[in-house]
Amino acid sequence: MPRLTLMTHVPAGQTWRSTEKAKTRQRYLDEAARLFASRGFHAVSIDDLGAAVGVSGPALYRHFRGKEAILSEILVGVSERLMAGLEATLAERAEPRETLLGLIDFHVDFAVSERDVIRLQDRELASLPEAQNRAVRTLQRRYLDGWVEVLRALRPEATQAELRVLMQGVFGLLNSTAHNSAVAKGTDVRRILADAAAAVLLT
Amino acid sequence: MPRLTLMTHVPAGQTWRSTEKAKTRQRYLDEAARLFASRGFHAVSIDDLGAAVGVSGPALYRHFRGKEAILSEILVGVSERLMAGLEATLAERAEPRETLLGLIDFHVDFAVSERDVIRLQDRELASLPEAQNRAVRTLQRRYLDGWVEVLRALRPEATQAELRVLMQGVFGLLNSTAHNSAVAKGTDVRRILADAAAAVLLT
DNA sequence: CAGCCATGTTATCGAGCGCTAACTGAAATG
DNA sequence: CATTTCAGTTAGCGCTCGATAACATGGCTG
Repeated sequence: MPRLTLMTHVPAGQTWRSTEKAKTRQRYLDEAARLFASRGFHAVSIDDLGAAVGVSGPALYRHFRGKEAILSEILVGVSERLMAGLEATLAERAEPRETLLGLIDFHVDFAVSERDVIRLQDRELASLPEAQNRAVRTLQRRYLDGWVEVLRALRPEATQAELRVLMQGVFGLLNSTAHNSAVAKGTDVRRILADAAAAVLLT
Repeated sequence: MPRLTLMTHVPAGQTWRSTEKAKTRQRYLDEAARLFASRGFHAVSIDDLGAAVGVSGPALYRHFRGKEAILSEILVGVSERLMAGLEATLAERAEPRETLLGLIDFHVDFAVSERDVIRLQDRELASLPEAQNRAVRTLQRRYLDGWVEVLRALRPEATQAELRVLMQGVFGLLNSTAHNSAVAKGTDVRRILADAAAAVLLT
């Protein structure tokens, strides 16, 4: 998209073209998440991606090493942001019950506001090559174990394996919003899911 | 696989070949569920399917109209079996709380013993053509609404939309077992998930 | 402002896919 | 026992895909 006027403000240290490129790159990531989530990774072609972004086909290779690299960046990105949320909540050093409520709020907010990437995280893991697959799984496991560690304080009698199964279940509950396509507006999905998760973990 | 001896007992009204064919067909369905669940529908070729069954490639077309027809049969099949379980439980005409506990037990048994097909049901829905996609979604919705109807008696103040969101969440919880790859043996996954679901629905 | 460089374009390649065609051999049939 | 049926085989067609090559054009740089 060529520039038509010279009125655009260019941030210090960055050229107009570099900011345009960054925008295009981000649009690739957003559109890819949307398309991958609705059709599946293998059912989306690079021509589809280009069309969604507004360029055509192979322009992708000016921004990513390949189609797989986009998926990889999406999945690693969401895992890292979840980890960041976990650590931010843990850093508040509240008591276990409060911490869990904080984690639930954070996760349900994330799941509701970014349904596509949440859905991709477990659905398209197998589409990644071995190396990045392991990286994502490691991050996911660290995230889960962070929750388990908090939960441990409330259920000292449960084994680590039992708590992991329970937490995996709670994630399934919280992430379920990624599956319901249309919900009658006015329905407070966040509250319903957060209350249900709290009922499982805090009773 | 040609017959080597004549000692095989052939059930009345069926030829030896027809029973062999039925067995092969079932192996296709089983192996396809396993492969589709682990790699994704589009990442499994008909040669892969043939190799898993013990025949090669295009032999598939002696049993199914195509690769898609296998996925379709799997997904419609699981939805119908879930519906059958729902109706069997409802037919006992117990009170709401008992009915819900029965539904939870049925569903968690199903999810634990048939992880692959459960996983496929929401992961590969988009891989079906429009017609069968609609058929599966309709069955899934009837299943969900069956639960909702029972739950309604216990929560008369909640709206239909709220109960649907809640139930979708509980299914996410119960189906989460399809995602944990390895669980320390001796861990009673069924009980953990069933208790958690009961905590959500019956408190 | 002249030369460079980056972000696009279109054309094309090689590989793998689902599926069909033509054929084979053993079971089923009467 | 002669004939038909049918679950399997291999060869190959047509198509789509991801990726690359060669080229175009307009912003960036000295």
